[in-house]
Amino acid sequence: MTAKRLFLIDGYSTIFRAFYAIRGLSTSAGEPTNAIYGFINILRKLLREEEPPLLGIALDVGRATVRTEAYAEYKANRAPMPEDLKAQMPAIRRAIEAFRIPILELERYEADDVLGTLGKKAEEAGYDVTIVSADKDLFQLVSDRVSLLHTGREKTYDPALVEQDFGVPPGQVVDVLALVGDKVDNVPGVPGIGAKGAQTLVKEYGTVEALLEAAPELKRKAYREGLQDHADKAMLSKELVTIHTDLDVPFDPEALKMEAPDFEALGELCREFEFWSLLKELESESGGPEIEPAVILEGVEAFEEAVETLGPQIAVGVVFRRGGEPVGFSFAPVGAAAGEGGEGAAAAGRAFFADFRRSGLRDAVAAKLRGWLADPGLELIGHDLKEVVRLCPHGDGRPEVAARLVDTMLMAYLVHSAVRSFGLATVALDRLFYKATTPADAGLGEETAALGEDTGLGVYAAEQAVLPALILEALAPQWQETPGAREVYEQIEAPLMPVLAAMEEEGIELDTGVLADMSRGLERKAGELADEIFELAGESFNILSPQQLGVVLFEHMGLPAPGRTRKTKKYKTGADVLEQLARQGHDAPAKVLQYRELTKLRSTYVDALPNLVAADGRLHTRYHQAVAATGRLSSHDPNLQNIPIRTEIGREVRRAFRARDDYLLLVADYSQIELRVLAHISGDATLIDIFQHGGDIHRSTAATVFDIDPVFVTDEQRRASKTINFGIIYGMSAFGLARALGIARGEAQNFIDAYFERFPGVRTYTERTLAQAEEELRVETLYGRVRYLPDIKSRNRAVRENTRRMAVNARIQGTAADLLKLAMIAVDRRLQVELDAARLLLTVHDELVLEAPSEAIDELAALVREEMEGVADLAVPLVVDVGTGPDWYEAK
DNA sequence: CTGCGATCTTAA
DNA sequence: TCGTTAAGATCGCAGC
Repeated sequence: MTAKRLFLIDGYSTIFRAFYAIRGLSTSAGEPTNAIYGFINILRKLLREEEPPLLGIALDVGRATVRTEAYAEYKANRAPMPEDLKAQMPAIRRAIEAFRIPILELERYEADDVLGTLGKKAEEAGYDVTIVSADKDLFQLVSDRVSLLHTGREKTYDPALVEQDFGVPPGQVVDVLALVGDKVDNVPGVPGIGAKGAQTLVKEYGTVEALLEAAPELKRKAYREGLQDHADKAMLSKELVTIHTDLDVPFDPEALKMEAPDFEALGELCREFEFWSLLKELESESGGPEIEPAVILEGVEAFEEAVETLGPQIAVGVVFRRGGEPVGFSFAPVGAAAGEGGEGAAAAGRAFFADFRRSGLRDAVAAKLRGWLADPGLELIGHDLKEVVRLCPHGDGRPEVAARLVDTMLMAYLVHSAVRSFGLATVALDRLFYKATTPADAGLGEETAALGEDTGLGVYAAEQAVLPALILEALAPQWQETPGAREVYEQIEAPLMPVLAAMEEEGIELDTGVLADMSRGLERKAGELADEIFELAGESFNILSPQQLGVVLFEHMGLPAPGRTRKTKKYKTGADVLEQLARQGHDAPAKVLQYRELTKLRSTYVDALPNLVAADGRLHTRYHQAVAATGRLSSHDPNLQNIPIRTEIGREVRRAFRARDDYLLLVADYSQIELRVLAHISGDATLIDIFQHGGDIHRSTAATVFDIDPVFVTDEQRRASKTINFGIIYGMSAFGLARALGIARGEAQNFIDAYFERFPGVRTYTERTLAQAEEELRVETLYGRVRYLPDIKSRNRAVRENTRRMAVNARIQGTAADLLKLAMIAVDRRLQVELDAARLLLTVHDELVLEAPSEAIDELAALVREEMEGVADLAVPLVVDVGTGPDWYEAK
């Protein structure tokens, strides 16, 4: 193997091969990806196995070439590129660019000519050339120093192998091709001469010219006459199939030097086209930025010295141990203060790590952070800054936040592409192609490694601060292009963050005694129910195992089985199924339902909640600001957004959520917020009118749809209207409505038709939303929050329909989420100024829970109502219901 | 023993 | 195929 090697890829031949070699690969949305995937794989294989020092890929520019100039019919009846392949071409070009392979093309010439010319020039310059193609026409280019790599056959052709496979040496390939012709390319050839004959003739006479001269003497009539009558065609054919090797294309080895691929762009492609396994492989190959381990600060003095080196931009991060307790704080200078920066880490300088296990550092960090947060001249850059804010003990009074908070987790969330989680490791991989240290490698696994133990903690700690700074840079272009996301960040998410931090810190009191009593009662009742169920079944089994339950109910007891589950074909035992059976008079399913309710209450709430009570006797749920696709918040550890309310027994759990002594809880919830948002966004005059007049919205809807006076609306009509009102928000179909109401499908359709006739604006809203989604592949809330919906055009109907429902719902649900978040910010602001004793505790999608000293509760009620109702000026009034009481049960 | 998908239930 | 958004418990299986 010589050092001077050049590889030239015949682009279209390789792409076609990839397209036909892999069939049926597509994204979940149904977009074909087989050629993209196959092509990338061929490139990767070539790069891996050959490690070409010089590489170029030749592509055709357009249809008009010197060959069409000479012969208009050339390639005239070649079938157009298959639609499925055509659709993949832009992505394939992107892949080539991502691999940083130079594209070689020249107007008026075909890729073959470019390959031929460069091959020849490189050969003359002393290079060994390998042409990568599956096209037999290129055999003519093979020489001592030019070989042809046939990717499909895994063969490299030298002159001897060409002669063996093609029948003639490379120098005579054009003559054979000229005689045979090519139907696909419309190369006429000589009628009467086929592949075998051409081979024999060329072997004997050498060239087409020599053969034409000798034609009159040929014995075989077909050959003789064919050649005599079609000499012109033979010559033209030879011209057409001869690859030009004398084009004005410079051979510039410098320009063809292979560089490392652009892993970021490749990763983007992999995510876009769902090549997850490829993404994983690339991830392990890509270098990514080098991050130096953090300087471990030995004590407060070192910490203070490190702080001195910082400028106005500081990257920050928290290191947690497995249980969720912070074990340290990382920070690094950013921008000018970072100096030249390390190699590959221009955005941030060397990081420092303050380990809280070293004396004094926990307090020193808290105090310093409090100062930083209050400094309007500072910019703090981090991933999930809420956790940084929470490092300041709120017991000493809430930290004032005047610094600019740049949270890359929220930013990534607001411009989110296909990824669905936004933790630091995921976003770093996604945006930087950096594989972050795992907590386990950092000694933060099951057991936290001892102080000073040699683990990956130094790098891990550095990552917490440095990665956000790098991510910020990587996000910048997309951030600039997404004004809606910027606006939502500035107006909603960033100001909300310290509010949420304070709510998490504050927590809510939990009366574990109430739950302990409940637990005993539930345990007794559940035990009784279990006995009754076993009695009915004539055997005992695990009632909570859907699998066992299915067998007992539908096999042993012979109840009618309504169907099997989708994935595993087990019996369905969901609540709807059991309810149906219970209605038919079966006792066992009814008891199973009760049993499930009681055990669910115990395991998820009554017994679980007390375990999560902190030392202060309160539950501190954590809010996640970057999870829900619509912009809602989510709550976990524990989730306080799904505390039971619908059944009386479940609702009792709420008695355990109590105000402090001498305080009262206040619950304020938006009435029908999503329908009001629908009224506003759709601008439907009738719906707006109903809300402006107040009263029972579902009754009014029914009165409108059935064209009767509200007092005559039956319960049945009201129920149907309520279902359709929510159905609209969730994008329900006639089928779904029919099932929900237990009516015929045609009847449901009539009902929907009547609804849309009375509320034409709602129909227009749906249509416009879908049109926008199809046009832009995204929808926006009233405040510019974006949800991307690339699957809206999926060829898979189920996927497409589901995405359409998401589109219709996301604007409404998302706008409602925006409104509540804005209201939280507004309420919080006023409380700090006017009612410092009151606290925001919980938020549940359309509801806020607060507490205040009993004597201030009326003032709080007025303040909260005012801020929530006045948060936006919509076409309909926003109405807030307020309740107060010593606990959540009483207040709601 | 741990991790993970499937199933089921809770809320708005 | 058929109604959105979440968190979390349990079962039961696969893999260590």
